[in-house]
Amino acid sequence: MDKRVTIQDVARHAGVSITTVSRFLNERYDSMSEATRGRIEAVIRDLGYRPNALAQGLKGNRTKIVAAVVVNMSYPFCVGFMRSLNQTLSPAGYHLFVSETAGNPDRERAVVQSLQAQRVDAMVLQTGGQNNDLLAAIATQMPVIFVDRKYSVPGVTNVITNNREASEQLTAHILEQGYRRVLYVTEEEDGVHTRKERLQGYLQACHKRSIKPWVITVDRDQKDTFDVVVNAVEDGAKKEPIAVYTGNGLLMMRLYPALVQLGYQVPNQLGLATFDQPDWSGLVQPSLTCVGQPVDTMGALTGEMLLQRLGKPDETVSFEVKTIASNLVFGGSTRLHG
Amino acid sequence: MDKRVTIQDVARHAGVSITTVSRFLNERYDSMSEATRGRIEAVIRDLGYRPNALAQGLKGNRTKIVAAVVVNMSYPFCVGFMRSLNQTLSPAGYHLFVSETAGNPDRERAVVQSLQAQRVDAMVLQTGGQNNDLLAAIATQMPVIFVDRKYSVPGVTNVITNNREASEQLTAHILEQGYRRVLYVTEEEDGVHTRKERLQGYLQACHKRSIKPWVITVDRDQKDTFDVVVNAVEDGAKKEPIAVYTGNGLLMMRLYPALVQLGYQVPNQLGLATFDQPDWSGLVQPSLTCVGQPVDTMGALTGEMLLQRLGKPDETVSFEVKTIASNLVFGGSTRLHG
DNA sequence: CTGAAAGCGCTAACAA
DNA sequence: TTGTTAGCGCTTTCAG
Repeated sequence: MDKRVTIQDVARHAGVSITTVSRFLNERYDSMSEATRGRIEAVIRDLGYRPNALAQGLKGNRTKIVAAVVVNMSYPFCVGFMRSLNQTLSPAGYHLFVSETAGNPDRERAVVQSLQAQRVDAMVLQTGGQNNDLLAAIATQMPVIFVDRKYSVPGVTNVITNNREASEQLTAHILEQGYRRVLYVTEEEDGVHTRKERLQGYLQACHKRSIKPWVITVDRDQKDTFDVVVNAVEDGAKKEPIAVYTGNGLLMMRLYPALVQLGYQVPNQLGLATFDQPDWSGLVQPSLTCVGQPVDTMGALTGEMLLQRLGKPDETVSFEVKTIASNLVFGGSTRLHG
Repeated sequence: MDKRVTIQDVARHAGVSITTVSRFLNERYDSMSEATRGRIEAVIRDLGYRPNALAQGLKGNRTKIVAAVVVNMSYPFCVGFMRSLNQTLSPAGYHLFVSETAGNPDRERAVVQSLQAQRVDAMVLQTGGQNNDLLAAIATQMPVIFVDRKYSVPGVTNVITNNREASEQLTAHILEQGYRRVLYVTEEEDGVHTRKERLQGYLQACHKRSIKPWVITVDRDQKDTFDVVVNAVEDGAKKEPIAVYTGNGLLMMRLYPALVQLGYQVPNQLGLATFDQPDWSGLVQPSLTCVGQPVDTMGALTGEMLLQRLGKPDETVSFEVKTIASNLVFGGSTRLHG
């Protein structure tokens, strides 16, 4: 492994002090002669010198690193969000750390502490809410933003989508099409804000129309819990058109083949809809009614807020919630005629 | 923003020197008394002290950061790979940087140089091959691994899949089913190793069976180039069963709705297959024949190789290629009977 | 216009 | 068993 070029080397080759080189690096060109500037420039190019970000960070107390902590980076929400976040941060010279928690509070805590040790400049988390004490403390040291899931923590800003309203609108849409009942499929709430909100939206829509709610909770790790749904649909759709609405795209992905297998006609006997907008929603026939989350906007907004706060480090944010509306996509899978 | 706790603070509160605290941090417990150890432990816990990774890195010349540079992190290949990579690196205390190049050589160069300045401990790249000079230089300073795309650069290891063989096998499979011709849809080669290899596999399979190759090149940024494919299929499938085989999953995703729209029966009049295994391949009817890339294995292998090399920094690797076999999935979309 | 020197938080000889 | 000291590569007063 080669030795790396340092500011010392540059200074020596250019015949100046390291101070002057440092000035050059920080673009204080007016406090040096043309000749000096040119010489340093040339030496840096020749030597392929790049200032050591560690040393700069240690001195300046910043790293130009922003950390994103998500449950699972393969979830479409996370991928899209991180991309968009990265695209707004990257031009400003920030690097993106990505870590996964798998929804495990202990892992989350360990990850966060490790990021703290790395002296990241800011954190963005899709948290489970079990480490809010720790995160509140961290929020006094750097900008912290929660995305997707909302928790009231002092100093932490939330960037979320209108889960409840969108869910209510989607449910309302389905019912207005004439489906007699809507089966809502969700996962154990477990303190996850989105699950609660989406369920409540569904319940509210049912309530307003005096429709009896019908909810089944599944566990993605237990295949047989999905069978319960399939059996329920098989019975329920016999006598009248019903619809199945899943609380997230992964559930629909798991459920879809089995539901289609039942042989009911979609959308005339069986309506289908899901929260999230899976990339395949337009590929199946008929296309799937769904709720597209504004991940790009959320990522961009998060990035912009961070850049702003990183620009003026001494501003404290007490508590703020940014809600961005989801986008309902009415596909053929809920187009009931008759 | 609060002041952060330093090793100084811990030393003062514990009534010892910072050296002793440092020893504690590095688990050299045998060179201190039980009492001291206990006291330091308590102080660290009380103060919520975490050692500054920047300072440690500056001293030790390592950052515990591995950088992944990909074309687009939303590509299924990248997501899966990065997850798997992260899962093997994370337990060893490594953090993952993620950057995108959008396939732009200049951006790639800028990103790589910036990562170099950040003093990452290793780089994993899905490169376009235009910065191999720079990367060769970097490979003398740290482990560098190319994934997905192969380039011969001294000191750089390649982790790839058997694109050519898999492509040939897939094409052979389709032809053996009895489709008279296979239309191969690809993108401009542009020096991208995978595109070349997959095409060659296709050509070879055709050649062996004396079938005239039929290739159309599309551009994902130009919608009308896809129309060319659709028109060709419309004509071609009139008289005899043909198949369409796309060089990657994104192409099939774009093409699929339009092809289905044509009204030909899949698989009897029109066969469909793609490289990559899109998450929706099992959701459409009939299920899509495809080539699953071993992204998990590739990520894990890459991570393990890195950990090994990071463990013993002075070993030089001349040039190595690890090829991992893809997994062919024969779905209903190419099941031609008759 | 330029440089010397202190120090960011930590590690590792070298002493005691 | 513990402490003193010299840096790692950089930025920033403060003095010329």
